[in-house]
Amino acid sequence: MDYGANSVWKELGRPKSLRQQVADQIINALALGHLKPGQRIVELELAQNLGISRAPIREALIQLEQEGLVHVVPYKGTYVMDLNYTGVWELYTLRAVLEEFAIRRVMESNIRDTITSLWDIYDKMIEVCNTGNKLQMAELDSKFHEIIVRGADHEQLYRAWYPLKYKYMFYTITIDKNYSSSLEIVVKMHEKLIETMENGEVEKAVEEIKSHIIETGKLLLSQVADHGI
Amino acid sequence: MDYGANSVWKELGRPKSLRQQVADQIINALALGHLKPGQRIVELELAQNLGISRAPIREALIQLEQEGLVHVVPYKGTYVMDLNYTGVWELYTLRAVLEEFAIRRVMESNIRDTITSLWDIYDKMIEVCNTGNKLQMAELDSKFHEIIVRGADHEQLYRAWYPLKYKYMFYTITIDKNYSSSLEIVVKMHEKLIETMENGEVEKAVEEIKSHIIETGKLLLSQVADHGI
DNA sequence: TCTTTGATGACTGTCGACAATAGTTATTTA
DNA sequence: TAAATAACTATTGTCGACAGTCATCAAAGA
Repeated sequence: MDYGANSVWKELGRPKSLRQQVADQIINALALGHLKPGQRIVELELAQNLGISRAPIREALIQLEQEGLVHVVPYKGTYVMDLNYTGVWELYTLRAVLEEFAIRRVMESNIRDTITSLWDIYDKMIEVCNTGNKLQMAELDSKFHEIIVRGADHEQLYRAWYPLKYKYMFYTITIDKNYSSSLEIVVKMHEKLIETMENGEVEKAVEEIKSHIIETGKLLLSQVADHGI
Repeated sequence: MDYGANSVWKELGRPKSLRQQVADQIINALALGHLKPGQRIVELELAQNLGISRAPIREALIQLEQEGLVHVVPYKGTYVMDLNYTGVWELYTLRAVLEEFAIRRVMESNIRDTITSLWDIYDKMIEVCNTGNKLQMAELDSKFHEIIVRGADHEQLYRAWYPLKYKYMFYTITIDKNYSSSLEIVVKMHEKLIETMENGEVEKAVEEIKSHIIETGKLLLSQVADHGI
């Protein structure tokens, strides 16, 4: 794989630790599908590609391990996370639980700003929908849900949800070969959800976001059944 | 604070990385209340206390940061997590959500083994209840709930729940001055919950575990109101 | 042929030293 | 005196080197 030699150094004005820059790079490589599930990451190799020493690399990998994005085996090596069918499905069932909680809290309090932000994302989705760029759509979808979770104003919830974001984005990119075929449906689901929220229909909103998440998960996993994970 | 000089070296037969040993030590110190919220952790000091270099210390701290147990500020330092009233309350509301999901899954499938394990913990609780050892009771309580979450057989759920365990144990030890006064009540709640599970009453079990968690949280936070956090 | 043993190479784990940064105190300057 | 600036100190961030561990493969023995 190619991270681009020394690319971490661009725009190095403020003292952002190399560790964080490396972690961001790896997350990016993951989200863009430049790293494959189960693939080994060799510290020295990565360090040389980035033109830095191994210490910040190791620290970045440990950070990512806690987020579940890589798996560090003592004295053996670091591997890109590798979820099986069940593991991917878990991402969606857990998201359904967390986001149900999130949307209840949002609708109890913080609804105005949240809805404004959601419409913003929605507008961008409409644009991207035409281009058919599935990577951009995955990012927007992820942002959409992140807004809801952040809107819940519950730090522990956000911390629990956050790692799921990268994982499901990763698998969306990695697995889904025909995402474009369902872009319109997904956009419609989001539109409907915002409207329900605007109408203040809590229980309906809960059902919609849950079924939206579960449907998305099933859609993704149907690709697996067709093409293998 | 005193971690005991070179104490990480005892029983060093198998190649368990120093990083993990250090992380375990710190977690232990947290759970035992040897570290106070907001307290600074100086790498070199800790390294010298343990008789090792800073590298594994740093890596352990980064690992713990991702679990939310410490807060690493770039170029400034590492601080023991410091939750305010709201933050502690969040631990319990999120736990209620996660453990509701967990218990539903347990009761759908894995109930036999889980209940056996729960009764085991319950028996130990009875014993400890008489001694009034609040640290042991907090550990047993934590184990009790961990069994339920693990019984759900849902790795992503467990990963989301796991960091909460240390946090609420930490604050239980740190905050609660009169835990012993309510030991019996807590034990009774657990007994009732197991019986409900045995009877297969899903919705009742859900309500019980939710109210059990929420009540425990309220109880803890009432101490805060009295004595400050 | 199959297992065991022992070298070899590649990689991870740990270390001590140095560089970079933030906070503090001392010094200059108006 | 008070503000700005310049050392100084404590601590974190990064580096290169070395030690420890694992996997591989060849040689030896059954």
